[in-house]
Amino acid sequence: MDVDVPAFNSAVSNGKTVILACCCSVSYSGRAESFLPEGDRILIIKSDGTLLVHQPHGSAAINYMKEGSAHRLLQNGEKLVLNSSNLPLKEFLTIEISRAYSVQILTLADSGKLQLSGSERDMSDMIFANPSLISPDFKPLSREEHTKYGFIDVFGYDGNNNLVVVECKRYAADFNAVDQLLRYMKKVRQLRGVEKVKGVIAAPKISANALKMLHDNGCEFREVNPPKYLERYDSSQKRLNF
Amino acid sequence: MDVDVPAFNSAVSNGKTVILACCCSVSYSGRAESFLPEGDRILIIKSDGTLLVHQPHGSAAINYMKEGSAHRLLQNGEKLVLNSSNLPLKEFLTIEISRAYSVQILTLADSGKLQLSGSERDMSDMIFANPSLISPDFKPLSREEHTKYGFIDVFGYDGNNNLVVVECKRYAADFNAVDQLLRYMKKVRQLRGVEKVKGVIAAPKISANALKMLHDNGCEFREVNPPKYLERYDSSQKRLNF
DNA sequence: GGGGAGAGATGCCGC
DNA sequence: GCGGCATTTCTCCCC
Repeated sequence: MDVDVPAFNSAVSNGKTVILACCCSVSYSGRAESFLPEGDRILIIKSDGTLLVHQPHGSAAINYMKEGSAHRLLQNGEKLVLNSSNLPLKEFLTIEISRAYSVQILTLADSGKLQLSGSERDMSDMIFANPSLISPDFKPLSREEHTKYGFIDVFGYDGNNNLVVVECKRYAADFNAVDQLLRYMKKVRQLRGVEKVKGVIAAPKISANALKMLHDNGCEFREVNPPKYLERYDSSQKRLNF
Repeated sequence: MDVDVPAFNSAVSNGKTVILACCCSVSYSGRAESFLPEGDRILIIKSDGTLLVHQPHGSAAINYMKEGSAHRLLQNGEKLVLNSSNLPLKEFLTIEISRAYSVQILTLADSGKLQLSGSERDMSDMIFANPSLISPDFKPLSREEHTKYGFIDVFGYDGNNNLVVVECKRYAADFNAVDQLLRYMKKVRQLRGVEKVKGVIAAPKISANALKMLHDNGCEFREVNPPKYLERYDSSQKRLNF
């Protein structure tokens, strides 16, 4: 099919959403560089200047340009060429289009915000409200501490007034999670001038290697699953437990 | 506009790519749970069963289902409902469509593989070939060591036969990068039974806090940029330097 | 705008 | 499949 080049550029300039299915190759230069040989793809240009190149498989875009990019479609002999640039980010992308399959120009309005349940923040809230998930004598002081101590998920005392640092992970805890916990513990020891600080990782599971590293450093693991409020509601048909 | 429901389902079943622009709300339940209120979105169902929900802004899909998911469109009174499920992953998604703007059914063929330059792997290759980027006396032994020593980017000796561990980052090095380096150094000390192991982070830049942590642990920073082969070629119009 | 960290991260590779 | 880790990560939040 033929593409109406002026109409395409006008739509992009006027903040419409444009979807183009085509056979194309893609060159990118910016933070890195890449070349994608010819094949069938879906191109999406959004009203905020985002460009996405999707192959007919996979979840992630194979090429893209970020919000605020400028785009211009040109006729170049037999082929169409879409040039995209983001000058502040020094990123450039060129798409050589050998065949166009379909074009859609849309005016879309959407101010919807995603409501999400089951995040790491929800886990730390749950632990703060139910400290026995960590230990019978755990007394939480704060959660999501974004101050001098770093980004500690839950922070408190045990029954002997020892400081306790809790790091939550909504998925399997790995080396990185243990590193984070140890780093926060070290900072707390330095800033509070105390020797004994307890460390706990709260997560649904932990890899065997990470668990060994955790125990080698005198820390503990507690199996905790991220709360799913909607699921609780659906399964019980009652009000939420917390 | 009206959607031909049987044709839609038939296209999805037969591995075609389907693009639907519509006003809809989205409910998800699986690894977490979410609800997205009504608004204009683009839905893409790919031949591998991937489903993407894109708002008219932003790079990332706001909701999605992974490869291998099953999809079925139903007429429910005035509304259309798209149910998606991935039984192995126990994930479920429901889209309530109040208005459809456009439908595209496409047969796409694409086997193109992305060629990328400027990755962390390219950095470690470059350092292996140009060890003076780390220091005049650096003698690299191996790169991308995926064995008992861990995933060390570049590993070698200095002029005094001290072991040297190099961790590369293609972007700004942060706390996480320093944690990784220290973890690898510790493992090398344990496994080789030596005390003195040098640590170097090679990256374009490093945050001030991470640099302090690096120096506090007796390690060093080397400013190294990821190689961009295409850019070199373009700017010099000669063959590559390495 | 940079720093720091989560994400329903995704994708890749190795075991 | 899991583990470990990079990513043109993206996104959010706070300074």
